[in-house]
Order: sequence, then structure tokens, then C-alpha cells
Amino acid sequence: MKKYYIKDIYDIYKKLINKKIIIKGWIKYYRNSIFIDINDGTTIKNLQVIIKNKKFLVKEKEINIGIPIKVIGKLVYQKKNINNIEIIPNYIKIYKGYDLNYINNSILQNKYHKLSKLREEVYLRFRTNIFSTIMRIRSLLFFEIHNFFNKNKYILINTPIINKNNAEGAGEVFKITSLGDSNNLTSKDLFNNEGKLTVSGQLELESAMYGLAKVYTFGPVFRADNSNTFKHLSEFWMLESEIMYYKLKDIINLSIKLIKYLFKKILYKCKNELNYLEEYHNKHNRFKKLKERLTKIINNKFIIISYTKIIKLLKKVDNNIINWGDDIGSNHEKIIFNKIFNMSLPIVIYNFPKCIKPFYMNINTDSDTTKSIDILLPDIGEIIGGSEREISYKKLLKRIKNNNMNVKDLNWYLNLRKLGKISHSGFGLGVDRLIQFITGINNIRDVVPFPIYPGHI
RNA sequence: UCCUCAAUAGCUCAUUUGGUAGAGCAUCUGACUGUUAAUCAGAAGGUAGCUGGUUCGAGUCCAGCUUGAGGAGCCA
Repeated sequence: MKKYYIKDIYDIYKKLINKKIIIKGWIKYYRNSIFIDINDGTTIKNLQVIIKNKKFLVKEKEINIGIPIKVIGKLVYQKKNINNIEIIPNYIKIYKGYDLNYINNSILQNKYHKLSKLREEVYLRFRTNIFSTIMRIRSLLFFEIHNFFNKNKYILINTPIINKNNAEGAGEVFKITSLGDSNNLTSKDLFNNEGKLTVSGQLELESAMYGLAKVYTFGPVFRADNSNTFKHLSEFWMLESEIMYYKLKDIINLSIKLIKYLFKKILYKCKNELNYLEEYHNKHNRFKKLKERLTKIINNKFIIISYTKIIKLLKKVDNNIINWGDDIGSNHEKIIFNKIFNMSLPIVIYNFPKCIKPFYMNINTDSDTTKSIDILLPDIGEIIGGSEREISYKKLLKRIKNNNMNVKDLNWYLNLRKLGKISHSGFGLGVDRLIQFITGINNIRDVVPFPIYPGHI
């Protein structure tokens, strides 16, 4: 007699029919005095136990939703059951130690809760159908990201989470110290009060690129901006890649290839999860055709358009909403997706003005624009930012000085250019936002296990 | 950080202009051998987010705070 996980039972159930097995999990539903649904976290599906002789096995009062249970019994084929199989038990054990009052007053009561309600009990929401489904998709996505780069012979570089660069100008930076309140004690601090939580691994990643040619980094990054929106977190996961001898068009192709690869894998491997999510959205009047949307993106070419052209198109809609040189904001994104290109495909915008892009991006011969891309997704907005990097020591130095940045701190980065003119390009992808898009979940805080954002730690 | 809106039972909500609160689900008690968030009958459950103010009287009006939602800015 062997213990099985419920996912495994569904995968190989034909081999287990009429065999005696052990399962352990928690009671998900209890119906009609005789049906107990058990879930063990390995799959969204429950396994139904049918008690034909209830007095013999367990007292009805002991059966409560949410409490841990062990069942030994025969797995039988049952046509009447929508899952085709169920267990006829010989033995049921309820594990003690639970607090029913606590469970029934928490988000775990047998009831629909809004996602913002689940967020009030972050440490319990893994037990819910909706959140466990999102976590399964997230897990697979992380795995497939590594798979993609591994298959394509990229080297994973673990760039540091603590560093001293705030070079990107990518918003506010968290300072770290070993001294508590230590503004006047810099020399006693472990990092001389220079330690920061990284906002991007890109600069370090470029140094690894000079030795390993095709590299990527995938880890948490931190922003101290006080931004409270559906798509911002203080701590989020970013995937960044840097490739030797790549030009802008290579980066565009690689980004598209990656997105299509990931969507394909999710579609193929997370069918149950996507079905559940569509059902979930429909039940609450947010009709989202997740699978159709992913399939469409896999099977179609992305729209590729220059910044200058998109500005012209935006000005055609309303001459006053934007000028050349302005960054594309979320109001502009809405117009782009709803009025200009009325289709739910990603849009690649290239050649942004240098005034709105960081110092390390290579400048085009027009001297006004950079060799840069952003990829926008419907509903979510910017998901990828990338560029060809500046490879001239002199030009890079000039731009660092013009941006009033600390040359001394960036010396190591500048010196990489002394290895010779090696063109290279890279991009960064906000992974949590990608999960938002895949799952159709509105708020980024609901696709992250432990969301960290202003006022919430 | 700014703007708008909201906060009533464990949950989702209702309480027509100010007169101390109701329903569904959950819970509890009972019934039920083919149900998919079962169903039926009954019971219990509330200092209306917090702190002040106006008023004979505040869930309702006003102010501040807290929390949440939507939008803006910044960005991934």
C-alpha cells in the first residue's frame, strides 16, 4: 500500500483502479453527508471520497472544511463522478491541532473572496484555488525562462542584490546599512554607507558578457519609489540578458522568440490552470479569453514601429496629447492599443529619443535617438526595455558627465570599453507583469507570493 | 506623492431626504446514500474602520486619521 499525491493519481489513475492507496491532504468540500473532497496542493483537482458507512469510519461532526485528513481506501472508477474516479475508504483519520474558529473566520471559509481580501491574509492565500493556480503558473514560467536560456546556451550570472550603483536613473534606490540610523557614521558602516539594493543587474551583467558572450541574470530588483499602482512593486523580479555582437534587430528577434516560447509552454503545460482562470474571470464578469489571447500572440507577427512614427500616429488622434521627445505614458498606451492598432498584439517601439533614455544606450547617426526598444503588451504596458549599448569609451564618458553621474563609481564599467569595440545589446523583462498578462489578474500584488510595496512589508 | 470613490454580521451587500440595522452565503442544531462552492428546516450572530465635532437624536452631516479600490505621475 502506497501513498500518492493527488496529481499523480490523476496522471496514472488507470493503473491504480481497484488498488488500495493512501492519500493525505485537507478537506476542501463536504457534501450530502457522504462526499468529502480532498485536496493536497499538488493540483487544482480534488479527489472525492465517498463514505458509504459513515458511522463506522468517522463522526460527521469531525468532518470540517479546511482541516487535515488521511484516507486509506480503494480507488474506483465511477462514471457518475465528473472526475471519473473516487475513493471508497476503509480508514479515515482527522489530524488534530486545527482551530476551526480561526479557519472559519479567515479567508479559508468556503466562500468567494475578492483578491484584495485575500491579500489581507497573505500567509493563508496559498490555500485558495485562485492563488494556488497563479502560483503554479508562476512556477512554471520561472522554470521555462531558465529552460529557454539554457537551451540556447546562455550562461546564468547571479548579479549582486547589494551593490553601490544607482547608475540607471531608474527611480529611487533603497540604501542599506549595518548601523541602523547611521548617517554620520559612514566610516564604521560595513559598506561605508554606500550599499544599495540593486535596481538592475545590467551593468554587472555586461562585464560578464565580455567574458562569456551570452549571459542572463534573473533575480529580484528593488525600487524605493512611492508608486501605488496595479503594476508596481518595491521588490519585483527582472530577467535581463546581454549578448555579444547583437544589434538592435537581434534583440527584437530574441525578445519576440522568448515571449512566444514562454506563451507556448504555458499554453501547453498549464491547460487546467488557464481553464480555471477563465472560469474564474467569467464567474466574476471579467470575460477574458486567456488561451485565445496567448494563441493569437504565438501565431502572429508583432507590430514593429519607430518612436517617431508612433508619435505621428498619436498626434493624428489628438495633436495636443504628446510631442516628440515626451515619454509614452499609460494614457498614450491606451490610445495605441484601442484606437491606432485595434488588436491585442504586442507592439515593439524602437529608436526612442536620447533625452528620455539612460546613458548607456547607443545613439543613432541622427544624434537625437537611441538604438532602443520597448515592448508593450495590451492592458499591462511596457514589459521589455532594451538597447544596443554604447561601446565608445569617449562617448560613454561624455554622457556620464552630462548626466551628472559619479565617474569614479562607474570607472569599472567605463574600463570595459578598453577591451575594444565589441558591440553588444541587452534587454530586461518584468516577469511579474508577464504573469499578470498570462493570468489576466489585474493587480501585480496578486501574482507575487509575498508582495512588497509602499506601506506593506 | 497627487486626484476621485469606498469602509455596515466571518464574507458579499441592502438600509429613499438624520429617528439606535436587514438579506444571502458561512457558523451552530437537525434531516438527507450520487452530490460537484449540494439541498431543506430552525437558531445564533452587529459599540456601523478609528478619533473628534454639529444635533434633542448620527450608519446617515462635517473634520482629521487608518485601510482598500480606481485613475495620474514614475517606471519594469
